[in-house]
Amino acid sequence: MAKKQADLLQGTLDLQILKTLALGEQHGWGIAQRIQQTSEGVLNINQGSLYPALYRLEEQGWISSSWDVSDNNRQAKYYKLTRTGQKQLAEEVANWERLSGAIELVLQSS
Amino acid sequence: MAKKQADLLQGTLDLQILKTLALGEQHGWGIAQRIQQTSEGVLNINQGSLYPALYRLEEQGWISSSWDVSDNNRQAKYYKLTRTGQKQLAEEVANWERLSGAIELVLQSS
DNA sequence: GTCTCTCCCCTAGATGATCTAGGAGAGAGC
DNA sequence: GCTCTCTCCTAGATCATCTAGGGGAGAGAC
Repeated sequence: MAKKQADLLQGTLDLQILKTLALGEQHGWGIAQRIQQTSEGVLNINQGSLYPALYRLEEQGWISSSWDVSDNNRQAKYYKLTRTGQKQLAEEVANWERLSGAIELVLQSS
Repeated sequence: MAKKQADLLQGTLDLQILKTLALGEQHGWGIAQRIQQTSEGVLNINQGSLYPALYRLEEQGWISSSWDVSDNNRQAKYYKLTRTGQKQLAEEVANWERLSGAIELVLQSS
């Protein structure tokens, strides 16, 4: 059985979402699209992962939501980063750098 | 509740173990020590994660084991990378580079 | 005016790696 | 004999993610 994407990088979804929202308000569908684009198609977010994650992040107070109308004239739930969310993002970015750096060290060891 | 290390990089443990064994035979305890050293103390492997992982990797045929005596004169189960394990390692390294690169793209987007 | 397509939301249940929180044997040094 | 460190191991819980759905509502085609 081939590994799934998230089996390898489980735990980075929150980071991706927070970062994406730092660029501006988005609705769930839009977040997934934007991540896919900026990652050049490598990161494909499953809706079954996305919505629970959004819920979780809102619960934590890192993002907040409001209903509005999308560019395509449809009802959409727009999320944006809160103050706390910005701090959280900074923390998660730092953590990512620390850990991915550590993995690189291991991979380069000989 | 602060995030645990592996919550952020779940799925990289196999990679770390395979890479470590690519440098030479090691027993479980030694693998954990070596990873901690090469990662400059950042990566601390929990024994409750390590042994299940070793079992899993052996099941897959990526590593093989044999009992021997350690430097400290104790019985220890030495693991080494198999042929298939080397291929798997190459694959996981490539995958890691692909995904961590994608995350970087997302983090650098604006 | 109805069909289909795309946009957009959501959920229940299963999966599976990892963590918690232990237990245990056996050299070595005192 | 006591304690320390080395070394192995496991059962059960946790929790993010995946699978595999469901549904409503514009918009364009015919």
